Amino acid sequence: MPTTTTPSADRPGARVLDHPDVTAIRLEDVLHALADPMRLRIVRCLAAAQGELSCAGIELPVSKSTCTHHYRVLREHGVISQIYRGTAKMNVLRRADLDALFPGLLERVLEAAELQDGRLDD
Amino acid sequence: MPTTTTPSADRPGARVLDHPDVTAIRLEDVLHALADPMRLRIVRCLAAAQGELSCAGIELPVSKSTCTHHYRVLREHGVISQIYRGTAKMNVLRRADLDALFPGLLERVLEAAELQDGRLDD
DNA sequence: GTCAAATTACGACGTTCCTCGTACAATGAA
DNA sequence: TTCATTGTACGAGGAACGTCGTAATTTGAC
Repeated sequence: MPTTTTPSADRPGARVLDHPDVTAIRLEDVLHALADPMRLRIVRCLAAAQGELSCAGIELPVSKSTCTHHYRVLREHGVISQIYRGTAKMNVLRRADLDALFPGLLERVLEAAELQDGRLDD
Repeated sequence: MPTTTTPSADRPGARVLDHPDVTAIRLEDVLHALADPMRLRIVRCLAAAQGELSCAGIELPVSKSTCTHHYRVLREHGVISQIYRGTAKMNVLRRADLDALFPGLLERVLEAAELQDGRLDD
């Protein structure tokens, strides 16, 4: 019988992933997670999607193993949560948790990213 | 005759440091700069100081060379500006520049750091 | 001119990071 | 069962990072 954790898997027997408890999320880690271009891109997509997105659902100019790596960093640092759904792995932003810990921070980062985009490609 | 740059040095002949132009400051770099505990500490001190502070004015549990390193990262990534004043080197947050590029971001980070502090040492 | 204070330059060391390719595992559909 | 899809594990390479100590530099004061 499988161990179940927080982001309750769809169906019993499903593979389950470790997520840091809300109280274990640290600001430095979140900033570090967001500081990478690929990861920031993922976070922006998830924010725009207003829901869950599979890993394959976000196009990135890096190999699959590298994608896996970045998603894991985001999860382990408390920025996203992931659950398996069939052969896919779905990703969601931990907006509520992040907002509770660092009010407004994520929103500002997303906004800043938008602004920078507009600024850079004129 | 000396080359002068943006943060005009106190007196002619003073050593001058390179600072990125406002338009060259990138979000990922700023986040990366803030993601290090020592650097976040420096930034918080500067924010609290409401003005300039010498490098020696901020106590850090690392060697002097490491301090130099961190201040340089902050400057090169556009977070602070530095000028020499006598034998000291003064540091100031580039609040206006950062706010113009990424409205509210710095404030939220500082606030988040405060909140986390309160939360961690109960 | 000498001296102390503040900071840097340089080189080094070990760690973490981002990236990849290949081989493997889990799932659902035919 | 077989197969295609999706993602992982593992190992590796190279770059960047955080840290240090020592020697050198700049400056202001004596």
